[in-house]
Amino acid sequence: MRAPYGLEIIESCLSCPHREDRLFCNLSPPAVQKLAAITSASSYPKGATLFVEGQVPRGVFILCNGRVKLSTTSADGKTLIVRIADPGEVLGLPATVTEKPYDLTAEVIEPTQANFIPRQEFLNFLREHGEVGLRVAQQLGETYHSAIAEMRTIGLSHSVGEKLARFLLDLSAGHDSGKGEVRVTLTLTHEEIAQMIGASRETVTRLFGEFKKKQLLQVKGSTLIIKNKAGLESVLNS
Amino acid sequence: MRAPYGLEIIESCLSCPHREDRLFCNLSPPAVQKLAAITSASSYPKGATLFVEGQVPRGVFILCNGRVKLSTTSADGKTLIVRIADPGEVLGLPATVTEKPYDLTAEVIEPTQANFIPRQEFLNFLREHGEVGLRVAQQLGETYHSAIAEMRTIGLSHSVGEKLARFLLDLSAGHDSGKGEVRVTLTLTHEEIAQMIGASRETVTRLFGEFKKKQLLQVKGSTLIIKNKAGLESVLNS
DNA sequence: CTCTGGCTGTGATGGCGGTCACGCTGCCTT
DNA sequence: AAGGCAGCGTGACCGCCATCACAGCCAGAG
Repeated sequence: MRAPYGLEIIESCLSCPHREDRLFCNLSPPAVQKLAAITSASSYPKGATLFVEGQVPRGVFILCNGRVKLSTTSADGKTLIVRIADPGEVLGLPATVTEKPYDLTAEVIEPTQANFIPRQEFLNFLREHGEVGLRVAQQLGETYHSAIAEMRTIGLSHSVGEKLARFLLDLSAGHDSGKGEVRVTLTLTHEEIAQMIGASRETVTRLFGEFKKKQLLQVKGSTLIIKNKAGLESVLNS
Repeated sequence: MRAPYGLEIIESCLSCPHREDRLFCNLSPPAVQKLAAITSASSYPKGATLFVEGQVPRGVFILCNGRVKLSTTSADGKTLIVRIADPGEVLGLPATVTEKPYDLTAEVIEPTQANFIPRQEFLNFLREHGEVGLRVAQQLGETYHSAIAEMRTIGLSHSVGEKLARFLLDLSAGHDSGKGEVRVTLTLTHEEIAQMIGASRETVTRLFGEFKKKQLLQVKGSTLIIKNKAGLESVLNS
């Protein structure tokens, strides 16, 4: 079976590569079965929105592959990107458990397959399977943690150069190959990066130029190569 | 019994005015009993710290009265206040459930009494009483929500005037008497307000002067009176 | 192929607000 | 009372960066 948008559909959660490390690992067999019964998979093209800020929560989405942009927009049209969600993450959890409107908008930026669980079914499942509550709480804790991290880069770094450097370093954390160079694929536009760090598009462009000139990094297509990590880090303490 | 710091100690959680509306309401009697067994109450003077950013989590604190400042500080000494916690709130929950270091520092700014539950006991309690998991998740959802709200004021409003206006309006939300005037007690210094909205102390002082001159608000001791709410709101769309 | 629209690069300009510097008040300590 | 200290008020300066404006560039659509 061919999936639309040129991606292979993951047929079952049992074969999902993220099954192990995420929300619903190590459940009892009956729980898994119940979960499967209330879960439905769908594919979304680039540009699709899973949910919109202010909507009454319909349920949670579990990302199987692809990437999703989570943002909030002010009355006058300015947008702040809170984070980019990677495969394995659960979206819409805070709104669903509190039964208050989504506080972010989720837009697909890379073709995505996601499992959806409707709100009421999800909450019932939680009530019936107390063991899962703690896992959900942990997931929420992680999400909160990343929100705080984002606040730090936006609120504490004063120069935009600092924010950008911090953003790039955060991005590369984990992908660290150990050697001097770090390679990351960066599918965001300058505009989107600007919206993540609270700056203007032009300033981001200029700073990229500056960093390239200083031999701190290099860009090849959608691949970002950090050539001098220490140098980037020194931008933080200016 | 007289409490230190001139406050009456609340003797039991059963008589706590926040018992109804918070984390552990409507538990089964045995659960309440178990909970009481692992909870210990203490009093803290102004300036005390409940926990510090980066520490291994010791457990959760449930605020009975008083107020606590939650902040994060960067390497170069800049401080960002994430929020001020009011009575009834639970502190240290994200760190405790994820078993990762506290990502904020909690400092008492008004003499406080709080109940403490050690991490391991708390987690065991959660495992034994599945019903509570959902409540914890909801609490975390709320906390996340307020973090997002804070990010909005810091990241989306461009002028500092806008941020301050938004901060004051958020502060007064709920305390709205319905009539033209809104009264709030504001125990924060200009410095602290600056740290909440990501601005400098001097700018906050100047803006307060400006707002007073425009008859938008008035300050009497630690009481803030918003005289023209609509006027303040119009600052948001400049 | 051409055209359109999104993305990137770059210059010029101007203002917001951070920083430094200092004086003032009121409160707590000695 | 005298001193010290934390918080507030205010002036001067000037650098960063948002904004506007426009010019190449590339990809995808027709």
